[in-house]
Amino acid sequence: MSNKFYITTTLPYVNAAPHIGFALEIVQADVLARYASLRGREVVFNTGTDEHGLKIYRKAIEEGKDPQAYVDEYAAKFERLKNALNVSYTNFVRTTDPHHIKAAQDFWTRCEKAGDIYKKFYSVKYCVGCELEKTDSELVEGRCPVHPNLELEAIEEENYFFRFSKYQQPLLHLYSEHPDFVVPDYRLTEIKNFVSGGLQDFSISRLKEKMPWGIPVPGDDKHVMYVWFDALINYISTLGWPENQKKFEEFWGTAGHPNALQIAGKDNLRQQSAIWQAMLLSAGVPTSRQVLIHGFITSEGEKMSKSLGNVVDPFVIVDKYGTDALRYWLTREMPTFNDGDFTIERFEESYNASLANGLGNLVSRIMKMASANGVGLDWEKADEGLNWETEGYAEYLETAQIQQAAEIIWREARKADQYIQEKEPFKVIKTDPEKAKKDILILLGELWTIGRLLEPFLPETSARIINAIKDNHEISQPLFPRISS
RNA sequence: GUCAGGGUAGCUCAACGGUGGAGCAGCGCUUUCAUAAGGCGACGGCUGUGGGUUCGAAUCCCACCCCUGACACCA
Repeated sequence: MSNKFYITTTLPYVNAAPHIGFALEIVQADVLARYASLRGREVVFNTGTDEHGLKIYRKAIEEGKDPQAYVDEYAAKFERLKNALNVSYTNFVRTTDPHHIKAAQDFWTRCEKAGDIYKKFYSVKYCVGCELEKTDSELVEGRCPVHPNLELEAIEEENYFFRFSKYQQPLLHLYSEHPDFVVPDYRLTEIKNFVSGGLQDFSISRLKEKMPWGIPVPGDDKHVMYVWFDALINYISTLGWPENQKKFEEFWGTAGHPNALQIAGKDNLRQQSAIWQAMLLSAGVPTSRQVLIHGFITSEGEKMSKSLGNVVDPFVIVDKYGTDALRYWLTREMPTFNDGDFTIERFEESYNASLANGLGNLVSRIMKMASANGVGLDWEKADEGLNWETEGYAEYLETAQIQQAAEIIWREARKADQYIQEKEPFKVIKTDPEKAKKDILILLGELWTIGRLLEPFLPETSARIINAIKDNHEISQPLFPRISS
């Protein structure tokens, strides 16, 4: 295993406030990144913002702002997530960064040299009522759903196309060479089926006169790149590609030793595991090592939507319950790869059961017994007895089974509660203090393990536990105050 | 419509050919170190429906019903 660890989230598009779905993605990535770092690997953890394209351009114009000023505001909002969720990303790339723009143009030139970019007339459907171009998926029975009485017009436009079709076999080869290229496996099956069904070339540019908010196509000032062609390139531009080849290869990897881990939602499966990989192959850049696909968070059993009024705002949850409470829910309650449902009732229920009554209370009772009886752990040596393999914890995190790994920690906490009940050191201390102190020491060691294993998941809580053990003080403020209803 | 995944205790899920399990919630008993927390226990399921294979099926096969996702230019 390489000593360098690279993980990247997808870049959220900045036309709306940060969504809880993205909070899930970035927290999952954070758990894996923090774990890698704990185990001594050098980590690049990348995230950022996707800032080009028609939707942003329109929104900026609507608000009477310069597009750059508009995206500056939004990029700042996304950086607030770093504090709210306590995520440890090392790189924050904005697709309007000059270096990214240069890298995207360089990438384009390489694909062009490979013979994979060509010009073609392309017919777009246009609704005169909306004054907008429409894609097939937006149409209902071949008509604009807003103006079903109007005929759609066909507009011919010359665009640059990417020769995606050329990469059908190379992609299928990639998937069969690396059966864990996409995790979970049923997502790999899904993408295999898609690619096997045949690939069509697609448009990767827009006419500048219609939509100027994009990266200029090298050598043709009439076109800008279509937004996601440029956005995907952030995963490598963030590493200093193409200038900094050394750092790039260390973290991104090489053709023989791919090292890049990507994480994305199920709606991004195709972009990440097929389109982006084909682009890399075209430009002669190594492919990723693995793409992790997570599910969606529903709310009250429904898709979140403004009209239903069931949108869960991560900032609101954090303000009310705390950062680690949300991180707990996202990592232990939420299935790592499948959809999960959020309701405030169940959130509070699991908070009380596992954080207040479970973990928090356990820390209080052990620290009280330890400090009251002067039993301290030789913490400088405590890590020697720390077993990362506890119940498969390390194995789970190395295979991104985040929920399973979290489960181990709470199982250990339960065992500690049972141990207290069985040994009753609080009672035995009156009759056989030596024996009781021995048990309290064992409990402190177990609490140390719990605190350490907790670090990737709930970094702040982990630090509070570790510090309490180091200073041997009782817990004055509960780690997680119980929520009473 | 086609393809994929799924329908198991009130809820979230595990068992994937051999006597249906866990956590949470609710119920009973119980300890006092602790955040009125902890521990123990009982209750709780014709495993979507109907057939079939088998000594034996939640587990394999067929049909049907229901849910979810994908079926390309949405970022």
